[in-house]
Amino acid sequence: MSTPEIEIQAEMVRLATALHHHNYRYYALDDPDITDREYDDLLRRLQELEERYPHLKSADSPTQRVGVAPLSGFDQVEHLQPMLSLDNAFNDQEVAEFDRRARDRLNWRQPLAYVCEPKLDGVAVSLLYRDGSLVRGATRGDGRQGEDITVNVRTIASIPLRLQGDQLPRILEVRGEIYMSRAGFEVLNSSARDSGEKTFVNPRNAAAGSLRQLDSRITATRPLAMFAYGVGHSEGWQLPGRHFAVLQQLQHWGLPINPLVEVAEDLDGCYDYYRRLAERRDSLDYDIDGIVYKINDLELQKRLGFVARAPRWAVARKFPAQEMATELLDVEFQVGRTGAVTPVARLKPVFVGGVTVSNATLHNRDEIERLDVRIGDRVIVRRAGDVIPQIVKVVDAERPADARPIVFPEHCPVCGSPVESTASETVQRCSGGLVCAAQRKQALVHFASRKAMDIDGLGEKLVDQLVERELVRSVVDLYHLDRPTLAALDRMADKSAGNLVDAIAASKNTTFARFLYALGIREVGEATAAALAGHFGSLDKLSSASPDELQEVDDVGPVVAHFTREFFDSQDNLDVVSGLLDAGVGWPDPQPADAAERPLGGQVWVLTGTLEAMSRTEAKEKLQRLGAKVAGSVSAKTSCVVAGPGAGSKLGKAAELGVAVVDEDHLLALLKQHGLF
DNA sequence: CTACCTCGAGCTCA
DNA sequence: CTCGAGGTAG
Repeated sequence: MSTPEIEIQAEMVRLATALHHHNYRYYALDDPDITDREYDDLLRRLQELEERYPHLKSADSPTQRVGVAPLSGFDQVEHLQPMLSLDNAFNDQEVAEFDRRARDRLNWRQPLAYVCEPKLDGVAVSLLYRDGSLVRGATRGDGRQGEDITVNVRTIASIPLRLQGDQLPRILEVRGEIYMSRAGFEVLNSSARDSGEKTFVNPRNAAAGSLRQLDSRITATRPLAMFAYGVGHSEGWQLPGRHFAVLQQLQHWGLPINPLVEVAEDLDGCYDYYRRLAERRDSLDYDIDGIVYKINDLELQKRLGFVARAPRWAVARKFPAQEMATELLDVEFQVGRTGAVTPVARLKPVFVGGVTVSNATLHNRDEIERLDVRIGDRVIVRRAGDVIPQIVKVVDAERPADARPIVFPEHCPVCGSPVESTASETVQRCSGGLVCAAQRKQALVHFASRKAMDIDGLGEKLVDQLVERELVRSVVDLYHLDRPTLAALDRMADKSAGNLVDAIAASKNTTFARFLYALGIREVGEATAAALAGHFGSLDKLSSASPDELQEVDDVGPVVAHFTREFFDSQDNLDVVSGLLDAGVGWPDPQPADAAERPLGGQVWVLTGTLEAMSRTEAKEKLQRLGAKVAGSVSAKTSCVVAGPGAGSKLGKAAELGVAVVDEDHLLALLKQHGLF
């Protein structure tokens, strides 16, 4: 007779509790009370028991640190509270202005106290703890929705799987930054070099790349760490009155807090902190790109609230952007979708701000004159984080004798049409319009892009070929391409050609807003297109609207009205529009999303294997008409999998996740029921 | 903008 | 194995 399960379970709980505790001592307190060897022994013992008694394994077991079987993709998750970005300040004065605005708004005469902390250059993360257990980790995403990276986050040793202490909040959403230490980065890269694998270019990219692994067992081998810096949504605890006290509380629960965090009693303290940290920056074991100042008093934070995308109670003081000298090898002139001619500097590659810069925009003619830059010059290149690299100035003393002046072209480098400039703008434009191959290419790329007609598989390289071989002149021609024609292109064979033909056909079913955006009317972006489509409802009404009528739409001013009117006044454009409609491009009449019309609303379906009665594309369209989203891979979010003969791994994945699986007959019955078959 | 991960498909060579 | 495309992050 074996040991009663109840005793096994008791031992597993003891082991897990001990491991959580030792983790806490090690990572939160930096004061371990057992050796690494002893820790490993405990972990191994727990792993053995979990293997033998998998049903007794706890959801937040410390053994998950080694990773789990690969995912088929990351699910989207909604943040309990949006993850905002911060306003930037680049010098003391801008910090002072921030402080002034905050105090004016609060009517606050005394100095404000700020929590000062290093701004780590890593990847932002949201950690959700329910009753003390880590139940979810998510990336920032667009701030509202991010990706579910729970299994990867669980492998990060400094992130507690269970919070320590009693009286834990029912819900606690912790915000933090996941990063890779410089030492860890060096070790990782040198072992990658030894085994001939490719190395990462900087610690931030190494951290981001590690988190994007679908196989968390790989993530587990990466030296990642985290510092928590705040709380998003929380329930079931008494929030302290100061931000600094919140951080201390997080630390007591076992979350790692950066040891350099301090409270500054006033602005001078903030400036001082900045200078002290700037001095230590290079000797830290992690990259930072600035300081974050947060008003310490949470009541005041609450009163200040938020602007569109950032809190009014915090600001990021950025370190000066990094600069390096390099050589200007050449200047090329690129022509964009609207004909704008942009000079692009080709530089001798230089490593600055964590990446290799070999191109930089020179914006326009004025910028070239302002810099007085010549080809062959030694130039200073600046790059800060996500900021686009720029040429700051020329090193005059090092100008070579044979430096060549940059001649801004009078004629378009692509089509030879005259380049024109108008009084109202600094940019120069190619006047060729659709005569210009560069403008046509860009128009096609834009038309096919995801937010426009969403033609899967039609990228820049393919567009280049289509235009250069004169297979496509305007977007209308896309709809008359056939499989053999496409299959003759480079890197296209029968399979790809078929997929592209299907994707182009599928794009015919669109929405008015997407169609409008796809046309590429100047100044009409995604949001404006949606506003125009919503307001007018039909192409006829929109195309016949006067500028005044156009301006009745929210956020449409004289400029948008002018360009929209101008677009529909051109016979060439009207021909394109009618050509598209003739080719079968269309959209449903606007009607409120009626629940009865969307029986599969909110559901995610996946097609796998071969369908006999219709093509996959058709099935996809029909399911979408019923309101379902059709995804390419099975995840926990999947509502139903339609499996035809020859279905492969997706079926196994569905079984593993307990997702419903139906056959084609079932799908056909469903479609018949709604008159779609 | 640059870097990274993932996928499907084409190319190449055994 | 390599390429192109699509997607994500800062």
